[in-house]
Amino acid sequence: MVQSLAQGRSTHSAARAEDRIYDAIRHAVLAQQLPPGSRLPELTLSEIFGVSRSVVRRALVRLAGDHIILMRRNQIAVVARPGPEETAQIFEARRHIESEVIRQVAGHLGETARTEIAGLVDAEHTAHREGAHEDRIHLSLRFHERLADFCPNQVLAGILRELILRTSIAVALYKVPGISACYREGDHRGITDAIFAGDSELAARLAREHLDHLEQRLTLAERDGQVDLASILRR
Amino acid sequence: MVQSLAQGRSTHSAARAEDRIYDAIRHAVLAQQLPPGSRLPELTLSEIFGVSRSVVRRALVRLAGDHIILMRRNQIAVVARPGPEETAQIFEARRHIESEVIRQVAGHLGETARTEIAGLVDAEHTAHREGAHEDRIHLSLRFHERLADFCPNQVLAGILRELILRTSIAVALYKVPGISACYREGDHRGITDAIFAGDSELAARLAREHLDHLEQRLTLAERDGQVDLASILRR
DNA sequence: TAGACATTAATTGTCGACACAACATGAAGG
DNA sequence: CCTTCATGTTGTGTCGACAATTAATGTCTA
Repeated sequence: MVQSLAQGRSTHSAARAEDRIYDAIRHAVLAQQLPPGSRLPELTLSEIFGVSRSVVRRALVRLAGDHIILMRRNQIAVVARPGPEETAQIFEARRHIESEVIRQVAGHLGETARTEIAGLVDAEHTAHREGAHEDRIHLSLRFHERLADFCPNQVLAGILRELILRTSIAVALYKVPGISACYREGDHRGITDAIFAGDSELAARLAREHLDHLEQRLTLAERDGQVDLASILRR
Repeated sequence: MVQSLAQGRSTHSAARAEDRIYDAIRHAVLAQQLPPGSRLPELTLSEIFGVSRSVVRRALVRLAGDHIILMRRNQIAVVARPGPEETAQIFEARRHIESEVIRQVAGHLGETARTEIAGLVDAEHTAHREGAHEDRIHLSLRFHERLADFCPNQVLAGILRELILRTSIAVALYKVPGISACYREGDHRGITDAIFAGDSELAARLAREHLDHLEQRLTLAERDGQVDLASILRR
């Protein structure tokens, strides 16, 4: 409930520098622009964002706490690379928590919320038909995150947000190169309909199956890539 | 402060300094020695542990990520003080996750694990009968944490560990002053028996009721206390 | 006495410097 | 050709210093 990140206007905007770094990396990972294993040197980041390493470090420590990056002693931080077993556990945990979140959302949804969710689903569908792969992924993530926002239990919602991120990392790692293999047309629509109809059990079950399907579409082939940090994180 | 002659500290012993601080505060919060609202000034901590503020800061950022402490801009970090609503959400989340963890544990428990768990339950029972309140709390927490350790899904277990901590903070805040009001004699034993018998559904249900009972024993009276950091954290 | 206000102390925010460890490179030897 | 070792480079670990901000203190007035 107390989700407000309301930051006062204090020190110029340096107050937000840490959050800028945190959000930029988070966003880049979500958008699958920073593949698992990507290196994140403190000095490079401090130059990109124009602050000292102290600020970068703080953002990195937070990201490490979220299991988004891995910080090992005396080594460069890297984007997390969950193994097959951990990936399975992440999916299972997300199924268990998201189904409950959706069960709770099924009741508490106002009119404005409904139209927003329905709009997201429509937009995603359109993006898919037009082949806008990037947009579709973004809208899909937005769909799940907004549902979390509307959950009355924001503690559960916070846990779900973290798991959505970790799931994204796993998908980025193990998805088949083919573009939108991990998308099933009516899933989000079906979940939404069940939520609107107030059928919480059906909605929860559909969410479970939705995630099941996504997990089954993954393969376990490994691969890594190098990226240009500045071009991705700069904005 | 007078410890400044420690020139010969090698880097890898200092490496654990951060973990020492993190664990010490974590432990002190769990043991309810650091009441919610306690202030944690960086300089004070750095003097207590004989390191610079950089190391302290890192530990504090991690703790803030775990929702154990609250760090607001330009203000002293304080131990979290969840309000009534957040407390209810924490309990609900924990019920939902711990029941699943216990459901999973019910199958995968080797002989050594069983004896250890049973030993913990017995020791807790003894501590209760002898009025060793501190020991009982410690053993009770140990019981829940060890169950998490034995869960095959360690992602879920990690989430549960965080919720156990947050629950402890809430209990420290809202428990009635009377000593062991939040203890029901046979609860842990019953859960253990169900787990050993392989009855995962029963075990999960008992865990839920166990937490329900604990939550209902809380009152919402507010209070705060000042403590001497050095005497608690020093070891 | 109670409240408003100016002043002082305490605390966090940020930075740059230096020491140490890990990594990359290349030479020497088998 | 491959392995091994020395060496330089890169990057992190920690610290202390200074600036900016908040909290605390004391003073004055009604």
